[in-house]
Amino acid sequence: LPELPEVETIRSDLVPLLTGKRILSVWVADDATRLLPHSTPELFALSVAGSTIEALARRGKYLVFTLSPQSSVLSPRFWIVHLRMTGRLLCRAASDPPDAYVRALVTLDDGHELRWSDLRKFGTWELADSLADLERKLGPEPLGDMFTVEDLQTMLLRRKAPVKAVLLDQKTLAGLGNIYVDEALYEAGVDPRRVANSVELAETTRLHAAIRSVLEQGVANRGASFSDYADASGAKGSNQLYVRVFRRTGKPCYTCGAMIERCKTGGRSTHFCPVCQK
DNA sequence: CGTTACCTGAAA
DNA sequence: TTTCAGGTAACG
Repeated sequence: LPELPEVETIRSDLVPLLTGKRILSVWVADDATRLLPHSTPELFALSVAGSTIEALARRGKYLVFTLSPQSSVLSPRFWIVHLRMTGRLLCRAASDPPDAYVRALVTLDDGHELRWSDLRKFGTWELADSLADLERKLGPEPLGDMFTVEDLQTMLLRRKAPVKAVLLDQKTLAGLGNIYVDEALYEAGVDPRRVANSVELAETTRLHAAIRSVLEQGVANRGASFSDYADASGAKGSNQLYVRVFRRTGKPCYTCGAMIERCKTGGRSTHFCPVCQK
């Protein structure tokens, strides 16, 4: 569900609610089998209880909580959250009505709690003393100054997979997923099935601008809620109303009127205009 | 490099 | 009953 714009919406909503708050306790359900791949509910709770949330950042599709240092030996600086397909981080008053599929709970010192809801149980929570491991698996931030046309061209020239598959690879760029890749390729007029190293500089230039613009639009519209995505208060985004190709199979292209087609590329459902995208 | 597995529920 | 879902890691 969540790609860069969705995760960024959650982050920016949570910052004023969580910064400076202390974690009192953590509960993890027995059936949250994959949530803590490198820990146990007991160890995790012991490690973060008593910490203060100093900051909340986003890196690609990851949320990164900076925790205050503790006197205890167990004192990781970072709590790294990935929502995968159906994860939600909901900030609620403890007295608010229950939410569906809540599999973990973080109690805060101001009467609020962070509820972790995850229908499909793919999401992960990890603790780390440094962000080096995270950085190793991620490319640049597509909305940052470090991401240039030249970077993108270099990354595309190195690969012979379909350009869509390369853009989905988080080592190429951190934060693009199936919605925004389809949207960016449409806006740039590039066929998603093209071999990446056949994309020419003029096309890469358009693609670079398109990636930024579709992500910025996504953030401005508070993310796309095609099915499961909800922000930290449980509300849906609106960007699903503004997409040009994603899940518009059989509908007319807004530019040329041709029918939007769907195919499989890089193992993912792919939407494109057969006329506008070359 | 492409395919599969991980889960659950909705839709075809 | 089968297929599909916005993600990623582990396969071959």
